[in-house]
Amino acid sequence: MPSSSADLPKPGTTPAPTRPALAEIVELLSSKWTMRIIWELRGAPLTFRALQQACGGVSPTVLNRRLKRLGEEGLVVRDPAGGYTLTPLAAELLQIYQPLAAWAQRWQAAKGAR
Amino acid sequence: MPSSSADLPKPGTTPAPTRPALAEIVELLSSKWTMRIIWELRGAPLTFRALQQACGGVSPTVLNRRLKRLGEEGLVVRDPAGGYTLTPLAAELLQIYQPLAAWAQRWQAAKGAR
DNA sequence: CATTGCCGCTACGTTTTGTGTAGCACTGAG
DNA sequence: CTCAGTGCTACACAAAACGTAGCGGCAATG
Repeated sequence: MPSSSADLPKPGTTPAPTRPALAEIVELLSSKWTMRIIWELRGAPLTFRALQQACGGVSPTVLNRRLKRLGEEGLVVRDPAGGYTLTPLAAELLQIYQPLAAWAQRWQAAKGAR
Repeated sequence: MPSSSADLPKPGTTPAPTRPALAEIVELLSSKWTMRIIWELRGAPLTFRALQQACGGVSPTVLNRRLKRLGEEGLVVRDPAGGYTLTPLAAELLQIYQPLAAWAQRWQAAKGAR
């Protein structure tokens, strides 16, 4: 038996404890550019404009909105030396995305095989 | 020394191999409701309407659009017994989100402590 | 055979979100 | 002073999502 979806919460009953936090982060990551911004800030702080370029010219309107939100959520802070940088918590989040990258490879391979 | 953001690709150089697949899945997951739909489909298939309700009354327009896309991407298929269900690949993706759920808890705790 | 009920959708007008370009106020260097 | 770089903000436009209404199909029921 394939062990997929084992010991995950039951679908019908929306299990209160783990959901709200997960729901909130999913909502946060579901707004455009959010994950990309975190991704581009890996390793070194970037200035507003540098970050904008790194994100392929995202509009400053949205960039600013995202940075505000990420700041409120404790994921991004102003760097003392100028620019923006990730908090340790955000860096952890980035680590989580490594398995996702591996999965993405398999996914793309599966797409090619269709 | 904190090991955050260790052995991740360098920021400036956008490392070609792993990026495109990751970029595509991030884009896919960055459209509203996508992850929620996958989440609600965990465990058991749901009908269009049931899924719509499970997602808190998302508009059928968007739901249909997402289901089409998820179908094309090989993550969701029609269930022989009616309704929609996840492919094994999508179930794996769901597994990846378990660390994310754990992270979300720590994140919320950190928010409370601010 | 008509009614009822559920199925997967589609149409359409409104609202929300993101885009793209321009430019402002501030600061430090020359 | 000028000049370049900083972090933004304004505004008009386009795209995406919302919410409600309802259509055609199909199976069970009276």
